[in-house]
Amino acid sequence: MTECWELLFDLLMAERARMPTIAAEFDLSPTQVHVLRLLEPGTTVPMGRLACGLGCDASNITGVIDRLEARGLVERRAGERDRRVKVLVVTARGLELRTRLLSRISEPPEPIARLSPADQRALSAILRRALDQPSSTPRTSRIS
Amino acid sequence: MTECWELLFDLLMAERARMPTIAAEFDLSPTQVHVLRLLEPGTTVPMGRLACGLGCDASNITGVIDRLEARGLVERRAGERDRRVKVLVVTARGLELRTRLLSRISEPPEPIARLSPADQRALSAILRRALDQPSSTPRTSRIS
DNA sequence: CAGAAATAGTTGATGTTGGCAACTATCCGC
DNA sequence: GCGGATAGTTGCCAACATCAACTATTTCTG
Repeated sequence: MTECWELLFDLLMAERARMPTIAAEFDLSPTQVHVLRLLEPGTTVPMGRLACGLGCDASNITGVIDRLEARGLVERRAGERDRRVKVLVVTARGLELRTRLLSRISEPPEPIARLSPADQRALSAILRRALDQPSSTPRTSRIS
Repeated sequence: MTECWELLFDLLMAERARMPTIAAEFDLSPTQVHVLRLLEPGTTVPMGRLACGLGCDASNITGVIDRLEARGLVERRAGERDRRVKVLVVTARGLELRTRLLSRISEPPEPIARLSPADQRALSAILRRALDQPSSTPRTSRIS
């Protein structure tokens, strides 16, 4: 039964343009949005973990953070225990933007918003079951 | 009730690395995969419609198609009614690859595959309701 | 019908992201 | 301490993304 995945995939593709659009509203790239999303306030994230979370090579992160840092949204700090690592924290400005960003992202797109309340509840319940269970193979990252 | 969209978004993000990985298996870029997916066999698609489907500027398509054509997966033909447009068709080679590609893509990822058959059925039903209804605002594209 | 306006696709410039290999600085185990 | 692993950076190059300008064609309008 691959049907439900195919439907999900269709939904995904139909909403594919959403992220770049939202990112552009905040003058960010999609990758930068993803980074900000992963940088939960009050926590510090080493760059390597970010690379895992984004599923891309560590060398890309450097440039992405460079640009975010240049805009004063993020800060690099030396790791305490290990001076090789550099941990990231959101600045006050970054946090403010992040908050607006996340609230914008969480607006459900039309196909979902249109569902009946009952369907929405059922969908939430199913997705929670899909996501909550620990994976058998350790996932690429478990942020935070 | 934005919760179910947030869950869906989490699932989406968790599977974000899937497409680039699959694309790489076929020596394609994610964008090229998307293009091949939109080129249903037996139909011809003008390049402009592809730009809509990908949600990007028309000028990008030129290069993407250039590379696909160079590999003999796709062919440009002059439009019949309007000689400005160039329509695309998959070649025999492209069709063969497309078939393998789509079957690979349709393998459900772990979180979905793990759902109980009942949940899968319920999910399919809900998603069908979400997708089937015609949109109130004309969508960016209506492929085919 | 002729000329203006619109449209499809391409090209060129520029910036961001993607991977890979090489490099530096630091840590860990023996 | 010395050798091997590890975190991040840098350089190189390919792919995509946008935008503006250009060509060829169509379509609208006077």
